[in-house]
Amino acid sequence: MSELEEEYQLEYFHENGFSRKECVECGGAFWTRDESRETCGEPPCDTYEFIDNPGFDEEYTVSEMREEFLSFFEAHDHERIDPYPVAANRWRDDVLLTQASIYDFQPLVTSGQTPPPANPLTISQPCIRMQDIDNVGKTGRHTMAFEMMAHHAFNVREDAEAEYAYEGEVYWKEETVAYCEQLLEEMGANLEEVTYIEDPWVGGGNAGPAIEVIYRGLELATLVFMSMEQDPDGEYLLKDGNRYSKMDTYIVDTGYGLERWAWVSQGTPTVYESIYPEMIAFLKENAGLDYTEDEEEIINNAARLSGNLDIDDVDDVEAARGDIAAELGIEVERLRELLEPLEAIYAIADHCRTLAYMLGDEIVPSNVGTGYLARMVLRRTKRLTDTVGVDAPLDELVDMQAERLGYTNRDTIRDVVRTEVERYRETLERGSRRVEQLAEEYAQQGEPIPTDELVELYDSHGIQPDMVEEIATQQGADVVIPDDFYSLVAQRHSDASDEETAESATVPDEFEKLPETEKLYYDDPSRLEFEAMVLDVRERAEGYDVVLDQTMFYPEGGGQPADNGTISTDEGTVVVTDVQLVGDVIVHRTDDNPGKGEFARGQVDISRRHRHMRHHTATHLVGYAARQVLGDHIRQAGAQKSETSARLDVKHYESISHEQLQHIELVANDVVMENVPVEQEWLDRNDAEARYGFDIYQGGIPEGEQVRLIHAQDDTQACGGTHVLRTGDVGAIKLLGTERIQDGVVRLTFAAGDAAIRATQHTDALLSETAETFDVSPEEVPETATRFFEEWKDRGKRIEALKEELAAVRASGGGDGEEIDVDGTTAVIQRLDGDMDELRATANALVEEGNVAVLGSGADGAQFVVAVPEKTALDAGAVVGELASRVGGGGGGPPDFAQGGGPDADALEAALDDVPDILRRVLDA
RNA sequence: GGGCUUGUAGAUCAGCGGUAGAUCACUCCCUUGGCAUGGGAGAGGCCCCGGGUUCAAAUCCCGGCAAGUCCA
Repeated sequence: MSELEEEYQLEYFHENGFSRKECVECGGAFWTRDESRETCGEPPCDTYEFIDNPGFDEEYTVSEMREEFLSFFEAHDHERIDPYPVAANRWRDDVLLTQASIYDFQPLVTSGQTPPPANPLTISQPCIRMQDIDNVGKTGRHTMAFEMMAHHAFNVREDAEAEYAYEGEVYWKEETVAYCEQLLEEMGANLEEVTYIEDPWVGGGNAGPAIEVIYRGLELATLVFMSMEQDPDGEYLLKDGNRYSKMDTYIVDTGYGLERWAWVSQGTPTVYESIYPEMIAFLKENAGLDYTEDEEEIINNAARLSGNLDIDDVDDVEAARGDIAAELGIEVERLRELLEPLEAIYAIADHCRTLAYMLGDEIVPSNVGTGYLARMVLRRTKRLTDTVGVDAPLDELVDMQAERLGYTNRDTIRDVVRTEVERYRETLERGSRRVEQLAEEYAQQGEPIPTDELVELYDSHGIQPDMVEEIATQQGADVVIPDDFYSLVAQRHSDASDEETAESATVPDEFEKLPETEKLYYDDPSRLEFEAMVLDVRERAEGYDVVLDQTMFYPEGGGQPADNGTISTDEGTVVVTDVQLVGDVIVHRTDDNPGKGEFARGQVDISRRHRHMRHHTATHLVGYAARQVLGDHIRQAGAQKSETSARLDVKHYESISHEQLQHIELVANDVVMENVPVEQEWLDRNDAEARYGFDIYQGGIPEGEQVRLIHAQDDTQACGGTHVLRTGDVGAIKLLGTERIQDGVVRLTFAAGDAAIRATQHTDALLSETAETFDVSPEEVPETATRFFEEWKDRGKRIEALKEELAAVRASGGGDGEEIDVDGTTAVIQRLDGDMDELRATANALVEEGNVAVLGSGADGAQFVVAVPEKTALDAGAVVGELASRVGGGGGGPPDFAQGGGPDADALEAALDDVPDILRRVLDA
């Protein structure tokens, strides 16, 4: 039925008495040894047959099972490979987390650009799939963290071998299925019960035939034969609606679920009990979950029943709950009561394992990237432990898993969990204060809290709607959480339409046919003169692009700017202003045409290059020092060098203090003073990774089979930049400052060599200038500044007080103000050219004595204050409005105290003269 | 990488164009044998920073800094 049907006609099946059948339930094609079999074996067509009925000869824990698997394939000529980090963004930038073993080899190995670390190989790769997060604990079989055991073989068609980094065929479908059967047989599985379902695989632009291996209702493995790529003209139309064609490479990509193999060997009611039985026991006891024998039986039966149902997500669980309760002859509510705490405990165990993997691989919780995912999981776990009543600290729970998984950085993990829990506590505290306030407000109005507010609380303040409900209920406010709450949140985000970022203009491939430029700058970075042939010259809008057969000019890359300099021929000298790497060709931008085919001498601008080299080496040293001071999780998030300074962005979970900054500076300069050699080394990529780990890719992941490593002291990084020969050549490193770029990323700015001296001189100058202004020595500046600031504040207060006094004197002394009678009250009309504060104070003092005050000032434009005692029915605002309009401005305020003004100070006197009229008019109005 | 929210007294927050406020904490006085407490008085603010709009900005607009949060 599938396009790939013939792909499944394996000799192995035919020789071993298999027959191909179509499932009477779902219609899917499958292979089986059992002549009488009619169904494919996978739920819902069949049911779980292994619960309380283990499928293998012996029971295995996950670590025993992992060892069985790996040693089986080792015994069959596969090399065992250490697992990669779960943070897949360490070696690829298209995904955040490792979700399958093949992720380890994408994209460079699968595309054939880089050889695999071994061929064939076997591995047990920890994976995290966040998609399943809601199902965990509830379905009995979903986990967020799991290990994908696998064996891989990388093959290439013989006629195309030359273009790829591996050669020939290692093995393909026949052997893959044979290995699977052999392994199952060794474990003691009954091969009669195993079915192989034809299920073509499509994903990420690749595709191929694939086989699901089902045993007693459980999918134990998927055997994928990746051999096609998306191609609009391809001959195969696959299930995703796209066309595909065969590739030159074909890769065996298998996935054996470690946890499922352990599960089937143990036959426990859920997969969780077979993965971490001791943790579940601990959590149950800690949460005070204690079941009678009857209850225990209900739980086990419910697990068995739900295993037999087609449950793929939480909604199904809820729907199935009623059926299960009915079958067990108990109330749904009773069942829910029994199961929910247990489900939470399963989820906690799984989430803690997920966190152990993430934090163990040095992911730092933050609000971006993998850090955000870690934070999400942690907070979710914390909520679960709180609701189910587990009172053990979260760091202890995560540590239990970290210990089981053999991580050595357990102290750091606990530290990170503790600070993160504390952070969450603060967020919740802030949040609940906010909710309480809102709830009170809406409770008073007798209205429910609107959905807008709920979305706002969640989106901007991280408060879950159910938490709002809990708090609001206490305050007597109603809350209705809409079913589509999370899609409302999503809507809020999609409003700002995702603009397509224009791809950077692709460089014309006109240089493609030119030979690779020989890079002389790696040979001896101190040499700056060279000879070369001018291979090609292109005229550009501004200047010329020049290609040489070899060059010492460093092209922009790795955060290091391009070299400048000159290229000379017998005809003359041209100036190089920019250098770029286009494919394998280095292109020099010049101000004039040196002449194609000419023999040329290149001269690199020495001081510019040297500054770049010092800053580049300094960047490595600062990164190294930051790692020493702040912890092993420090990882580069970006870097940029220039002649005068450099900056290094690193991942860190808090702002860097001034003390830490100084400490980093000292450590970095220690390495400078030790004057150790800075060595470069070209190494096979897989060797480099094996020896130094993925941390060498601080500045990004280079292409190619070989990587260039830069060693300085204990620091090793893959780097294409130019470096000084010894750390002492950096001269000195001055850290200029630190700022937080975003949560989880801190920027360190620094200068090296003469730039460091200049930077120091600059701050020195600032200090002496300040000292001069204060007329004190630099040592006394901080103290003096403090004193001045204090005195300045005191004087402000003193002036305030004096203005009050002055106002009182003015008001009581009669002054030179004009007094008229308005409706039985005395109105004082006076001009005093003070600021607004004085006017206000004087007006207040006049009102104190029972007078109406109409004051004008010409100190800054024209300003008025009108104040009226309580008993007088005169609208001060109206008076001020009238006055202000005469000086070209406006004004207003409460009826007893109004202020206003305008720019036209010349009209002030005339306006004041009219006050009696205005007062009478306003009073009559 | 993008969105949203918030920066006001030591702490928690109100005020949202028109005289900077509340509660707790703090200081002093009174009540008491002492404590819990009660009564009274007081001190404490570059309203995050820099621009702009306005007669007038803590308040509105723009930029920066700092913090929080949701998403990819």
